[in-house]
Amino acid sequence: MKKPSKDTISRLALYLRTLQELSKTRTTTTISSQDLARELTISSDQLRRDLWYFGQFGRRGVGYSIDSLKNKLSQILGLNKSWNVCVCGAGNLGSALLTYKGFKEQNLTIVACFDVDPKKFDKKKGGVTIYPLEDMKKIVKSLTIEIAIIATPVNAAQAVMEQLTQCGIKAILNFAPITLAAPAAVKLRNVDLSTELFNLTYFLSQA
Amino acid sequence: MKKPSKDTISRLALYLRTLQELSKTRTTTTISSQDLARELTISSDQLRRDLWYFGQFGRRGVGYSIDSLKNKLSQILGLNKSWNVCVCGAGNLGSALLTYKGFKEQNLTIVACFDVDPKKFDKKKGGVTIYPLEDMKKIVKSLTIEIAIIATPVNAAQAVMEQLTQCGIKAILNFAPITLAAPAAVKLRNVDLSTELFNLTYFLSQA
DNA sequence: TTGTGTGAAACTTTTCACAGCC
DNA sequence: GGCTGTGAAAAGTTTCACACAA
Repeated sequence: MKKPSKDTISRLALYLRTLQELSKTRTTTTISSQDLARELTISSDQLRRDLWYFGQFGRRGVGYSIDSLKNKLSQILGLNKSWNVCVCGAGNLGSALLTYKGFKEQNLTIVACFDVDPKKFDKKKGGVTIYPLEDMKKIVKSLTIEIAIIATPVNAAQAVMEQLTQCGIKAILNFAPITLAAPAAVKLRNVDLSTELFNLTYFLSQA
Repeated sequence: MKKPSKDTISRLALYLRTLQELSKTRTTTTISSQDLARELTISSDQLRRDLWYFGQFGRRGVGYSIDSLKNKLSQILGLNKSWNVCVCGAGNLGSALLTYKGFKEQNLTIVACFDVDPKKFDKKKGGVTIYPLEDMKKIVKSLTIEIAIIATPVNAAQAVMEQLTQCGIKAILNFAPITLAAPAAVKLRNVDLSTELFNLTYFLSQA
């Protein structure tokens, strides 16, 4: 069996989100690949191919059971267990993440925030305590944190990333607009707001 | 000549960001595709191929002039002119975006914010005035806004998107975790924080 | 008849490899 | 010798199309 691409995994996450949304309003308990794909403006072929990497979840002539597909996708994405997340950087973006709804219902819980500013220590934002960076190792261990979000200024990001990996963190979501050098064993994903906007300015100047 | 993929455009944005960073510290005025690619942990082949779609910018045996490549990339991405951006939704995420540094130096300026909450009207955040949604058409026209960011709750996002397109907005960056239905002439990009994290939980459960 | 699962074809993107200029 | 620009090969992804199960 071949292994799925990064894009396939991103789409699985979208399928799950859409199913969760649909199951609130839908009366039927099943859905066809075509109906689900239409919600996402992709082809039903692609949806079926994405699922194909992981097994057979539907019934010919019928479609997919919404509940069972939701469960299966959750399991594939590792969401059948809960994950503790920390945020590094309690600035505007970091603070917004601390109060962001919609993580918790996905089995993702932000349990700690780290910052360098002593004025913020032991304060809470969105119910999450802000700790000094020095306490990272201790807190990561005691709260069993496995995922980190970097929301620091650019100049601090690389050092924070190294500190995180020394604490044994294997998965990092980076919002700082800089290319970080991470060990191969660490999964690093980047979200760069300027870069996202550049795709739009490119499009606008073409048209 | 063939046309570049979406991924190529995203990488061009990264090349530009990296060159801007490098030009602060570098003493040489030129850089080879290999040196620049190493910064981004991609292959030099890919970098050269990405540029190939747009012309010939380097000199054999020498490399690329950092300044001239920066200029050329800016031009390709449409950043040789400045763009006015609005943010819809003055919640935590929206507010963080209003104060986000690093747009301005890229010729992107957030010039307005829209919200439904009358308590916020006419207040300023990060130097940006918050207007009622009803004033969108007027403000978009008078401030010549061409790009919008949606940072509203899920249930408001589709309506706001429609209002934006009615105002003539052709490029939208959406942070609400929902698949929006946009007219074909509108370029819509999505940033979904949960989905980004799901890629990480998938990776962690594989390992 | 409906709609999945999946080989095979078509298309896209990346990598290879090298001619040609500095 | 160093490094770009670019055809051609390789690898990867999407779409087609249809056998087969409900």
